[in-house]
Amino acid sequence: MAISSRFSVAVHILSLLEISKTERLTSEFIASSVNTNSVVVRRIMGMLNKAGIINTSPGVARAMISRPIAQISLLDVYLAVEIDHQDHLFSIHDKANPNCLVGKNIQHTLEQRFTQAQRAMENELASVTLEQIVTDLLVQDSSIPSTMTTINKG
Amino acid sequence: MAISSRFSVAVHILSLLEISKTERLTSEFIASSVNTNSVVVRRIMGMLNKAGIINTSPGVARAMISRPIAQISLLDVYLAVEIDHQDHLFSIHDKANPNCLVGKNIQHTLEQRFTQAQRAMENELASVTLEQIVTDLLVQDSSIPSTMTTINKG
DNA sequence: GATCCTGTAACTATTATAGTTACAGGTATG
DNA sequence: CATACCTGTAACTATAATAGTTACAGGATC
Repeated sequence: MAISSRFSVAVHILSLLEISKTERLTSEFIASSVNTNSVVVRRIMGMLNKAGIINTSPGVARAMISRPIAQISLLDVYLAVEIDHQDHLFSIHDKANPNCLVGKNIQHTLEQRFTQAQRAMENELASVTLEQIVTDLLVQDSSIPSTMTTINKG
Repeated sequence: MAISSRFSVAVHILSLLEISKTERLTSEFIASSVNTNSVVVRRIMGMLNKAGIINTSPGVARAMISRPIAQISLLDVYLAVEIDHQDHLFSIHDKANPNCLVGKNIQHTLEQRFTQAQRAMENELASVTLEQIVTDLLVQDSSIPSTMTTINKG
C-alpha cells in the first residue's frame, strides 16, 4: 500500500489555515473543502497539534499554525501524520533462516540500503516548505482572486 | 502502511539464486531460507519472471537470472513486485472541493512535489545493483565459508 | 507411469485506512 | 447561566492490501 492520504490532507488543512488565517475555521468547514468527514479532519489536526505544528484549543475553532510557514517543511508534516513510517518506510521479512548465508545477513544488508533510499525521499520533502506550497496554490489559481468566499458548504 | 516485504523477499530470492546458481533450487527450499510458504515464493518469482528479471520453467526447479546481476538494480526489483507503487508512492485525496482555492489546486501542486520525492527514492534504489547486495552479504558473512550446505530444512 | 515441481485459484487471518455515529466536556455569547 | 456550538475521542463499520495456507491442474523428468 502507498503512503496514506493523511499526508496530503494535512497539507491541505495547513494551507487552508494559512490562507484563511484571519478567519476561524471549524473542522466541519475544513472537511467541506477536503471533502471528507469532520472527524477525519479533527483526527489529523490532533496529530499536527501533538507534533507542535499547530496549536488547537478544545471547544473552539481557533487552530493556529505555531510558526511561520517558511519554517515548516513537508517532512515535518509527513512525520507528524505518517507515524508508522517514521522508523521504516520499507518492510523487511524478519524471520529469515539464520542457518543460511543469505538469510543470516539479508536483513542488515537491506536495512543499510533501504535507509539510504528513505533518507533521499525525506531530504526531498525537507527541502519544500509550506510557504512554497501556498505560493504554488496561489500562482496556479490565477482566475479566482477571492480565496474562501465561494466555497460550497453543501 | 509501509512498502511490502515482497521487495525484501524478492532480493533474498535473487541473492540465493545467484549464490547457488549451480544448484537447482525448489520453491520449497527457497521458502525454508526466507522462512515462509512456498506459494509466497512462487508468487514473487512469478512477478520477477513477468518483469523479465528471471526466467522460470513450469514444472521444473530451474529459475535463471536473466542477465548479469551487475545489470539488475534494486529499482528493477522494486518495480517488479511493488506494482501498486509504480505510479504513485504517495496517495492524494482526490475529491477536494473545486469551489475552494486550496481544494481546486492542491492535487496538482502536491503531485509535483510528491513525484520529486518519489524520484529521489527511486534514484537511490537505481544506484544499487544486485551485485553490490551479494557482495555485501558475502563480506558480512566472514565466518561461514559454505553457503547453503547447512541450511535447516525443518 | 510415478514422482516431483511450478503456476495459480481460492480461501483465511491480519492489519491499515478512512468514514461514520455518538458523546463527554470545553467555550462563548446573549 | 443556559443555550448553542465546537473539539477530542471512543467505538464501530467498510474496504483493501498483505501474507499465509490448502488444493490442484498440468509440465518435466527419470
